[in-house]
Parts: sequence; C-alpha cells; structure tokens
Amino acid sequence: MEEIDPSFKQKVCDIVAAIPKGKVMSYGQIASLAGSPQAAKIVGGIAHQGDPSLPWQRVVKADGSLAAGYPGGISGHQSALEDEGVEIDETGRVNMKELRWHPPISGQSSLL
DNA sequence: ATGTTGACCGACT
DNA sequence: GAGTCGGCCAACA
Repeated sequence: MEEIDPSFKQKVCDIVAAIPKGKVMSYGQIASLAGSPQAAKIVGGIAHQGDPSLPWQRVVKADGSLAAGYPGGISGHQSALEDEGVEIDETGRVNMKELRWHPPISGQSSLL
C-alpha cells in the first residue's frame, strides 16, 4: 500500500491544518515532515499563496520568532497567536521549548 | 522547459 | 544576545 505522494504544497497544508490550538511549528519542521527539510522557504511561499483558511498563525520561524510576511507584520502575527493562547516573549518570540508541537506517530499505542 | 523568487535555516562574528 | 552571509528546494510566470 504505497501512500500516495501528493504535492509538497498539499502535504504542508495538511500538516499546518493539523496543528492544535495553543501550539506552534517552525517552517523547517513542517518542510521536513512534508519531505524536504531544506524547503522551509517553500512552506512560506505556500502560506502566502496557498489556502488562507489554514492556521498559518501557528507557524513560526525556527528560533521561535514570528513570520515577517504575515498580513499585519510581526505585530499582527503576535496578536493572532496571543488570541490563540500563545504567549510572546519580550523579544517577540514564542517559547518553542514548550509550544513546539509535532504530529502523532503511527502505531504509538500498539507498540507500547 | 527555464529562470526567478521566497511568510527560511544554520553557522559565524 | 543580536546581526550578517550563503545555500538550498519547490512553486509560479
């Protein structure tokens, strides 16, 4: 059963749509899950043109800083995250150590 | 089919 | 801790 291999954009959209409220992911991490660890920029490009219904506000940069091209800028992105329950640091960065989320692993309950 | 761009990432200073 | 440089990959015109 080979899993179908949808376009990179399709996978990224699926991953972003799976981010729970109050959590955040870095572009590089999403890119890696999508199949290309070095295609973080592509994720951003998809965010700009891709589906506007997805919670891109939960997507931040690798160091926890907010996205630059978000509609409204860092300030708009910060407000959106705070509305989700995410706290922003003085430097304008989120606590990735606590808010970084990764998708569930297959066979998690069966293996243990 | 080719070239350019991009909501980035990692390492160095 | 903050700023700078190059690179890498896929989508778009």
